[in-house]
Amino acid sequence: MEEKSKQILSEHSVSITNPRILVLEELLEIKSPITVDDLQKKLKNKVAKSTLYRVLNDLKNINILNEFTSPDNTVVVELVLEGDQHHHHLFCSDCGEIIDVELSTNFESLLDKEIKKIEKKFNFIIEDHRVEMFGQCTEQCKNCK
Amino acid sequence: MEEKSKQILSEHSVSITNPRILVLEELLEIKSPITVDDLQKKLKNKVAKSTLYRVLNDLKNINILNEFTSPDNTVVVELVLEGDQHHHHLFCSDCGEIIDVELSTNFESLLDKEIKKIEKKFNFIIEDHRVEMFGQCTEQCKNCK
DNA sequence: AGAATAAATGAGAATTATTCTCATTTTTTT
DNA sequence: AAAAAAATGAGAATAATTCTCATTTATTCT
Repeated sequence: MEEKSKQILSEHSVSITNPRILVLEELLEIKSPITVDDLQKKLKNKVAKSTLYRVLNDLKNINILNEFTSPDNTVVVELVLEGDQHHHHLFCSDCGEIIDVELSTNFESLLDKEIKKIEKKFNFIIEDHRVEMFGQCTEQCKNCK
Repeated sequence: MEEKSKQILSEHSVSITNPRILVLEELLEIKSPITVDDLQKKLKNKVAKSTLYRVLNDLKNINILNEFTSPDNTVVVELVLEGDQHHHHLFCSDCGEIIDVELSTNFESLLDKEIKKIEKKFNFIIEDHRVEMFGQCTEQCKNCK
């Protein structure tokens, strides 16, 4: 993972530093959305708080970090590398888990059509969209059991 | 609007107080999403900051306030009264405007079907969903001109 | 490789958004 | 109208994020 992290940084002409490698390694490892707070805990004593925020901003700037909020407005980040599948999110209000969800290609194309209509109607250029789903996991999920 | 506000509070068995009336009047008036900060400015000198947050929480508790975040993670609120049409949001990254958008009923029913698939696949009960769209208004919108 | 330059880091201070505390005021109940 | 309960205002406390600046690390230029 360290090699991969270095590669990512170099591909985006971002200088290769230890904190950046550590953050990337962690994000590559977990491979799913995580709150900044949880990420901070995982990197405890390895990366300063201020540096973590700076590194996250760096990753945002090179467009490989997706940032959004959970239903309780906590900031969540997730690494999105070029070539990664377009996906959406499912939030469990019981355990807080956030799951990556891919919708059918058929549905996505219908959504694109719907979005074209909205663009016309409101005279907008729409570059991106998100579908978020909220509910509860009924079975034991990672955190629930 | 004052009468309407009082009616809303009484219908939800929430005691009728001046700050609550003022906040509701303002939300009824603007009738579209607004950041807490902007709302605070509009109510300047009429409702204390701490009270505004409390009142917003009260409205959330009786399920007539929708709360979400803009792309820059600023908290946005919007009054949603029973009977109001289900809708989604379109965000302009130029001027920050947030527009209520209704999608076609046909599309919504396809989305519901897609969500049922997700429920099965992940063994979830999904209670709510949101479609968010991000882009720029190409014409003059409220704030742009 | 080594010196010079530029950029990034750590620690904590500053800032911002939100919640909390508590004495006072307002609303509701009786 | 009095008593009890609930809400408010002002500012303190807390939490999340950004900023500052002296030091360290990385990159560039011989």
